[in-house]
Amino acid sequence: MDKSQARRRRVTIIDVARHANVSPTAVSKVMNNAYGTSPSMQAKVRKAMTELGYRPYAAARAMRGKTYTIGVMLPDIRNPFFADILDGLEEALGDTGYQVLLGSSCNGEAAEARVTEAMIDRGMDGIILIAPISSSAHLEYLAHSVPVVVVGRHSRSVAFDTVSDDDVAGAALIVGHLAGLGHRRIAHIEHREDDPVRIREMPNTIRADGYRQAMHAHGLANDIDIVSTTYTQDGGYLGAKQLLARPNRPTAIFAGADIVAMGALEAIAEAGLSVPADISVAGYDNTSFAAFRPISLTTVDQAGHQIGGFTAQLLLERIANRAKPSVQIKLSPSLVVRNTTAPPAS
Amino acid sequence: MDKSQARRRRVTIIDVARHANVSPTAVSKVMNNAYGTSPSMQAKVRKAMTELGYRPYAAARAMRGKTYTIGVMLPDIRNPFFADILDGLEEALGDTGYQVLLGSSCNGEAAEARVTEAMIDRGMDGIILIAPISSSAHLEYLAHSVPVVVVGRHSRSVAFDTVSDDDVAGAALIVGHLAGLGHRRIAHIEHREDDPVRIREMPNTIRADGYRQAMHAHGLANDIDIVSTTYTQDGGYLGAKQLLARPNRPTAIFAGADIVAMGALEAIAEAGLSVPADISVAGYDNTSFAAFRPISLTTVDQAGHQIGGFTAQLLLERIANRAKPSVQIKLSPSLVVRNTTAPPAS
DNA sequence: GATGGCGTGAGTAACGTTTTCCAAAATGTT
DNA sequence: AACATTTTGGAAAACGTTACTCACGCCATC
Repeated sequence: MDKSQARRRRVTIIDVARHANVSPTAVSKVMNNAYGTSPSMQAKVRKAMTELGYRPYAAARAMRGKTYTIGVMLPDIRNPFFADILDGLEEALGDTGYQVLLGSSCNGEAAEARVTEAMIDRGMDGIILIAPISSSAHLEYLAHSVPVVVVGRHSRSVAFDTVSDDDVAGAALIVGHLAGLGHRRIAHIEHREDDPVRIREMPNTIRADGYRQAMHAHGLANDIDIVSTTYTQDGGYLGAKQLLARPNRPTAIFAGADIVAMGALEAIAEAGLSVPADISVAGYDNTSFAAFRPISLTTVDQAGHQIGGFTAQLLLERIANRAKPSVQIKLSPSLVVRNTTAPPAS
Repeated sequence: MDKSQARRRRVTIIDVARHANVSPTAVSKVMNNAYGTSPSMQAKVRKAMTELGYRPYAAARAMRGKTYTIGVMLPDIRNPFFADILDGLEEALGDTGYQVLLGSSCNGEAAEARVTEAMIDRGMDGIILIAPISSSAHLEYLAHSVPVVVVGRHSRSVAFDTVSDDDVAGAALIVGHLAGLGHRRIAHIEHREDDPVRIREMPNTIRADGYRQAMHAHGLANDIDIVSTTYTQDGGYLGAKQLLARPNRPTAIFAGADIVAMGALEAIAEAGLSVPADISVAGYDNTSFAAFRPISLTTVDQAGHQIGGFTAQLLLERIANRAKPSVQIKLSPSLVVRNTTAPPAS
C-alpha cells in the first residue's frame, strides 16, 4: 500500500482533528485526560486516533516541556551489575508511559558530561546517573536543569536524590567472612582515586575505607594491604600480580568488584596457584557470572534490582514535584558465600 | 552564582543573537556553516556563543528535521558481544556530532516495536537495529520512516542496509575444527525459531543450518543432533542437560553463542564431567569472557568492532542520501581455538 | 424571564530552531 | 557614472504540540 512510498508524512494531531471534526486543542485534551472533554468527544477523538494510527510526536512535545523520556547514564556497559539496576528500573516504570534511553561510552569525566548534556539538550524529563565521576558541583548544576537521581554515590544534596548501597557494611561482610575463616593477611584491590571530593563520595573509595575499618575491628590493622588499580578485569589482573609478588603474599584477596575478581583469578591461575586451596578470592556486586558455577565467586549482593526500583520511584516523584525535599536511600548488602573462599592453608 | 537558582532558563539562540547584536538567523547560519556569513560575523557570533555557554536545543532542532541523534536497539544488554559492536560504532562516529542513545529491554516483538517507535517519535536521525526479531514487513515499514541499518540479519531490502557475519562459514569453522580433532557425535544447541520468515533470516537459524551443511560435508549426516532452546545461559544449561541424558551422548557440543556455552559448561560441571577431557564445548561470538583464562572457550570471532564501524558508515551515508542503493555487507568470521576443545576420549 | 455559573469546545500564542525568501550593501563591468 | 552581479544580513514562516483565554449555550436560581 503506501509502504512503498518513498517517505511517508507523519500523522499529526491536526490530521486527527480534521478526521474527527474537532479542534486540535480537543485532541490534545483527550490525549492528556485534561478537564473539559465530554464522553462523546472522547469517543470521537479516540476513534479517529486509532483509525489513523496516530502517535504523538515526542519531539514536538519536547517544545512544550515533556518528552516522556528518561535518560540513564551508564559508565560501562560491560559491567553486568548495571543490567540488574536497569531491570529494576524498567519494571518499576512499567506502563507509566516513560521510555528509557541509555547513554554509555563514559570513560572519563568529559565523556560523561557530553552524554548528560546531550540528554538535557534532548529535553529528557529526568536523568539517572549511575556511579558518576563528575564533581559534586557539576552534579548540582545538572540537577538545576533537570530532575536527577544519582545512584551509587555517597553524597547528599538538596537538589537531587541518591540511592546507594552501604559499602562500608559490604566491605565488613567480606572481611568478617575471611577473618572468620582464619585469614589474617587479607589484601584489597581498589579503584584508584585522586580527587579529594570523589574520595569522600565514590563507592570504590568507601569500600576501601570499609575494608580498613573492618581490618582494624578484627585486630588486623598491621595486615592492611591495598593495591590501587582500576575496577576492570585488567585492573584485577595487574593488582593480583603485584600482590602475588609480595615476599609474604596474602592468603586472601578482597577485590572491589566482581570484574576485578575475575582478573585476579586469571593472574592466580597463571601463577600456578589454585583457588581456594592456595588463596581465597572475594568480589563485590554478585553479578550474574559470579554465580556461574565454574567460577562460583564469593561476593556481596547489592540488590541491583531493588536499587533500580527505588531509583525509578524517586525520579518519578521528583518529576512530579521538583521542589520536594531530597531523599537519600541506603540499602544493606548481603554476603553470598560460594567456592572461592576457604580457610587458609595452615 | 546562578547555580543556586531554582531553575535556570536555557540560553537560546535569541540570547546569543542579542548578545552579539545580530539576528537569530545569523547565529543559526554560523552554527551550521551555512552560506552567507562574513568572517567578522562568524567571530562575533562564536564569541557570544562561548561567552554565554550556548548549546543548541536538540529538541527544537528536531522540529526542523535534525536531532543529531542515532538510536541503537539492543535485544539484550547482558550479551557482551553487543558491547563490541557499540565500541566500533562510537569510534566510527567519532566527532561527527552525532549522539548515540541505546534502547534495550527488548524481550519480544512487542517491546522491540515499542522501542523503535519511541526512537522514531523522538525524531532520531537514524536507527540501528541489532539482531531484530520483527517481521521483514515491519523492518521495511520502519525504514520508510527513518534511515535504518540492520545488523546480524540475513535479509535484503532496497529500503535499508545490512551488516552481518557469514554464519554458515562460522558454523563450518567449528564443525571442521571438531571433526578435525576426531569428533563424530557433534551436537548443536540452537535458539528455537518458529516463524518461517525469521527461519530464513535470523543469524541463529542460519548458524544451525551451517552446522547441518558442515556435518553433511564431513560425512557426519547421521550424527546431526540439535536441541532447540534459547540463546541464554539458561538455554545452554537446559540444552546441555538434554544432550548429556542421551543414551549415546555427544563427544562435543557446538553452542550457538558463548553465553549458551557458559550454561552448557555449568550443566557439564554439575554432571561431574570435565571439559575437554570428557566432552568438548565450543561457543560463538568470542565475547570478552570467552577469553577469560579460567574458562578459555573455543569460539568464533565475529569482529564486532568492525561490524560496528561498517554500520556507522552505512547509516551516515544513508542519512546523507536516503535514496542511495542499499548495501549488504557480510563479514567473514574466524576460529579462535582455546582450551575447551580437544580430541575425544578414545 | 433576566442573571449567574458552569460545562464544553475553539482560537491563539508560544516553545527554539532552520529555511526561504528578500532588501540592502558592496563589488565588478561597461 | 550608470548598471549588473554578488555578497551579506534580516524578517517571517514553519515544524507539532499544549496552555491560556474566551465565547457560546445550557441549566438552575432568584
